[in-house]
Amino acid sequence: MNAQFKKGVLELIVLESVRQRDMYGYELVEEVSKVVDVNEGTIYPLLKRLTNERYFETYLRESTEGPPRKYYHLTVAGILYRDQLEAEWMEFADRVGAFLKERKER
Amino acid sequence: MNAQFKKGVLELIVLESVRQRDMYGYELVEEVSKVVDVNEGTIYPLLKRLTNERYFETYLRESTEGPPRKYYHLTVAGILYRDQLEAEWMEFADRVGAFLKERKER
DNA sequence: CCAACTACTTGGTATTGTCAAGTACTAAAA
DNA sequence: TTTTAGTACTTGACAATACCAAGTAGTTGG
Repeated sequence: MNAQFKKGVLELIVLESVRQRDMYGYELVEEVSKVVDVNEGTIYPLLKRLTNERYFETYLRESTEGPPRKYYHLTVAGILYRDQLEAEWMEFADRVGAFLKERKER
Repeated sequence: MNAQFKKGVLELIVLESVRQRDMYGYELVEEVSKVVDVNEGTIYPLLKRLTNERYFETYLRESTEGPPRKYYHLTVAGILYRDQLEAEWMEFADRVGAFLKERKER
């Protein structure tokens, strides 16, 4: 999979995933992987960055299957940012799609 | 416009633009700008890279409106690469679009 | 007790786009 | 004639983000 296409989009996929319910890192790696190929070394730093930017709040919860899990919860700022990012993505993808389609029709 | 979204996609837009007819750099900046915001400092290095990778061949032609223009012509390898890149983009954009749509329907 | 799975961290690297500045040529306006 | 605007390309320093590899550590089952 083209690594460059993912730039910025992984952020949106992560934000959108957490929107519906709080999730922990490892779980997110698997969730995001259903949509696009991704590995831990990408997701964890991304979560840290989004937390530093106050789009996520975190809390620890013990697990019966391994070490405690760090859960990510979307803040109000996070919700707004997600909405904005989604709108930007839609517009971008539409523009590129329209360009390619228009070219094809000739 | 989100700068990250463009990664990899500008390459496709440039290749697709030149597919139909040979174009020179300055012209490409304007052509690509119709689809997504972009500036010279992005396009010229990209053209150089794609030329180094043998996806473009170039030739100079004089202009009545300024200095000579360097025209870019798509090679056979360039055509194949463009096709591949387009297929990858379509697949990627579809996957992301489907993910967002599916989430929205809940 | 060791392998497998879960869970997270970190450091180095690669790719690609941005910004800013510079060079240089032509044509038209002042 | 000098200046300005438009055309055309180049370069170097920088920023953002994804990848890879390796490491730490807890839990469970053979």
